Amino acid sequence: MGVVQGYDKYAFEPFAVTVDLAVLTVRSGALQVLLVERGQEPYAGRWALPGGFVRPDESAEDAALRELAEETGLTDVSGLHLEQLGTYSDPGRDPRMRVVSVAFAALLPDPPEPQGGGDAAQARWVPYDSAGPLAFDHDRMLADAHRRLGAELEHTCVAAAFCPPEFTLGELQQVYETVWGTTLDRPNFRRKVLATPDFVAPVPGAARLTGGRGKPAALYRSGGATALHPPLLRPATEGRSR
Amino acid sequence: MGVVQGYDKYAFEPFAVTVDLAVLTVRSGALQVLLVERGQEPYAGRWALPGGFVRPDESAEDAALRELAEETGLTDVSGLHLEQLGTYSDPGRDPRMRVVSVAFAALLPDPPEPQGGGDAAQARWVPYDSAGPLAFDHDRMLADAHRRLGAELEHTCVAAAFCPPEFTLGELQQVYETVWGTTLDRPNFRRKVLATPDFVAPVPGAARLTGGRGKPAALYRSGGATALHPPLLRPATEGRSR
DNA sequence: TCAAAAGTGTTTAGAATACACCCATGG
DNA sequence: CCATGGGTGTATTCTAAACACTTTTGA
Repeated sequence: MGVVQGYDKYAFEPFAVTVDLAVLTVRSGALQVLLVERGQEPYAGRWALPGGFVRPDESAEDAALRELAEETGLTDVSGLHLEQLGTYSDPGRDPRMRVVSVAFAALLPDPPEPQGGGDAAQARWVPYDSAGPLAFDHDRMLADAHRRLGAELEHTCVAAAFCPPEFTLGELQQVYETVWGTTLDRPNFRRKVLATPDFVAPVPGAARLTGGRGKPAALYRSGGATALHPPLLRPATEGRSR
Repeated sequence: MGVVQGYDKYAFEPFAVTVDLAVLTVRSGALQVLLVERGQEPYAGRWALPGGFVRPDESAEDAALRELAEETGLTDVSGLHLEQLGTYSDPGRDPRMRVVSVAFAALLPDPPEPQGGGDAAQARWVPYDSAGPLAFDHDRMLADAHRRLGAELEHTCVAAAFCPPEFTLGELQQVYETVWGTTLDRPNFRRKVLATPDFVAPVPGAARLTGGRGKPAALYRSGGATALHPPLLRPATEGRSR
């Protein structure tokens, strides 16, 4: 109910509330995650997701944006995709006290090199597959972020949030292939994307060479659509029903 | 990062952490939600989602299950679908102090009449459309629960969680129609459900009259599948891309 | 015998798939 | 002129949608 009996703020065992961010990007064809190395106990020297305390005057979303700016130097939030993943609240998840953490997933198009600041010894982009084991329950958070992201690619247009402002359809396709770990048929992918209104919008006349070789590819911008209907389903695998 | 500088638990402005539950059910063809009437200020006399404090030794999920049992008398959790919706953390969402609330969506198949207990003046099932305006930011939570639920029906098998242990395909279809606010073609719905492995399992020989009239319908149980692949998409409406 | 609800069949349109093929560019 | 990546066309297969029809029950 959100009811506090009485008004004594200190009547209860205090909870600390933090945010943790699974900041993901696609670089050189690989899914990468932003990690920081912890400088203090517990888990000193272990890698962890960036994050920090929610301040008394800000929401969890505000705190996540602030921490993101602090840890990555990213202050230009245009085109950034930030999304609440879930809240992790196991009583024993921090050995010192009761810490409830709101996890966020963030997607960056063209990430800056991070500088380790604050209580982090260093910060680095790490390939998703070689990340971990991480401090606290951050392995679970990261896995949840990946699973959620993969599902969202199917029925939203977030993939464009992984791409620079102007991108080729090949780059967009690589996002799908990287996150899903599959390959897609290029002609069909192309048709599907172009047939979805406002998924992408062509940049007239513009073209760019991608691999140094080959025909220059037309450039597109994000078209503003968020929903992808009908969805773009990943190829069925054994683990799923049907 | 989840790092506490030092170990003074009282060094920070304390946060209270609560859970709130959007408990939904389908009764007599209408989507209903469990509400409680608040007995105290603020919002005394207003309706709100049930919920309460997370205790020091339990996770938010544990707290949600406990509150659900306390408010509805539901202790048999078999077949219950409980799912974290998100965390609501606006600094001003509770006028007295900083309260961060983890919202859950819960689905009940055949709900008992609730008894108002604890600090609630009374508890009642209320049709979804006539719920609100609610206390705090509970209108938003409820709307988010509805939206999330509608989306989940498309690619999961949660609809069975709305139905009693043995149900007819007509009842299952009514869940979809009620939550989506649409009508579906019965033959096509039937084919789709039966073609999905382990969505439902027939109860051999059993049948039941539904509307007092008509041919008795065969009974099914939930088949254990969680994913629905390919999805069962709701009819496209104007508001969506494509 | 009629209304109501379950269940079956069939036709058609659309979407996804799997290819084969052509185009432009750098080496 | 070949390798590389972009872009187009098309036949096939699968799915979804629409709707006519039969079956079984209570009144």
